[in-house]
Amino acid sequence: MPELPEVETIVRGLRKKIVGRKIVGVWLGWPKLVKSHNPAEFARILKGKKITGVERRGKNILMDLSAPKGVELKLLTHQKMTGHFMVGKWRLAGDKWESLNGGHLGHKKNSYIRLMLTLDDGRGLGLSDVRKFAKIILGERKEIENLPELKKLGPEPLERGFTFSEFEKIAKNKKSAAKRALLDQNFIAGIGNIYSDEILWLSRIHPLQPISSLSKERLQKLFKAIKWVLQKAVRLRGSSVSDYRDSSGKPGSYAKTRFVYRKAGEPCPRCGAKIISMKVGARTGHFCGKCQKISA
DNA sequence: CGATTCCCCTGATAGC
DNA sequence: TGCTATCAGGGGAATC
Repeated sequence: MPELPEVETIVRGLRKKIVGRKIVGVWLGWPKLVKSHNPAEFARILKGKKITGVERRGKNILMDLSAPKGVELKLLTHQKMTGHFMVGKWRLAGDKWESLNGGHLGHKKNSYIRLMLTLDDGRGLGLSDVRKFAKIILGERKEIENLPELKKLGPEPLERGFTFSEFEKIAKNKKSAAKRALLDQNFIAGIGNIYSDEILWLSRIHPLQPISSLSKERLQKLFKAIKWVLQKAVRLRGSSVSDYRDSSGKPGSYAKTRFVYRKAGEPCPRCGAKIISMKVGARTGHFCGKCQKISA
């Protein structure tokens, strides 16, 4: 499940591999993936365009496209749960793409490639997505930048401009419980279920603790934990708890040293008490019942 | 306004 | 063995 660190890792990989490349072919195996155009239009527009940049905003990937005399376009991708881009050499075998360099998750054939953009260097940019939750929107630069899914996003937690005073301001006005707030993309962008559990454990905050009730001192701890956990995860190239892989097919290593995520029943790395799992809204949260207590 | 539920999907796993 | 039920989960929309 790509969150900020996984998306950042993919974006950095893509920047090296595909910026400057021209799209020469478009194969769309799951038409519903593209929300903005029908498959024929989508392919017609993309063909011949040059990829001039790749950026991340929250968990979204934005690719800049330009044609010799055309308007500048942007391609927005949200990978949701199981989506990830893979760059490599590919061969179409029937209706399945076969990787010619390494395969994917132990299989040579990747049955889950939903989109393949073939590039002018003979490689291909594939989007693999088991559960078909990913989405793509293509449009003019301004149009994409003004989409509510980007406009409404909260601050980028790893940016220098995201300071404690800004965090304090938004946290004081936030009514919801800590776990819910961290998962809210319009509160802070990029945090998902893995890192919200990890951040709360590190700052010793109970998932249901109302965030606005935290003292300045505890809010500072939380703020530091957000930066620390996300930075560490970016350094370790993300978490591969299930099927996340980077754009070269390599797993991330954060999961090996994680504290609590999906560790119900195991001892807390800090105090040894059993880690508990609990539903928080529609998500499963994991935390230590002993060192993450709700306070008044 | 916030909280909850449904929906989109498929693979893994548990239960029979 | 093989079937079915359940769950996982990002996030937007509809609903309470």
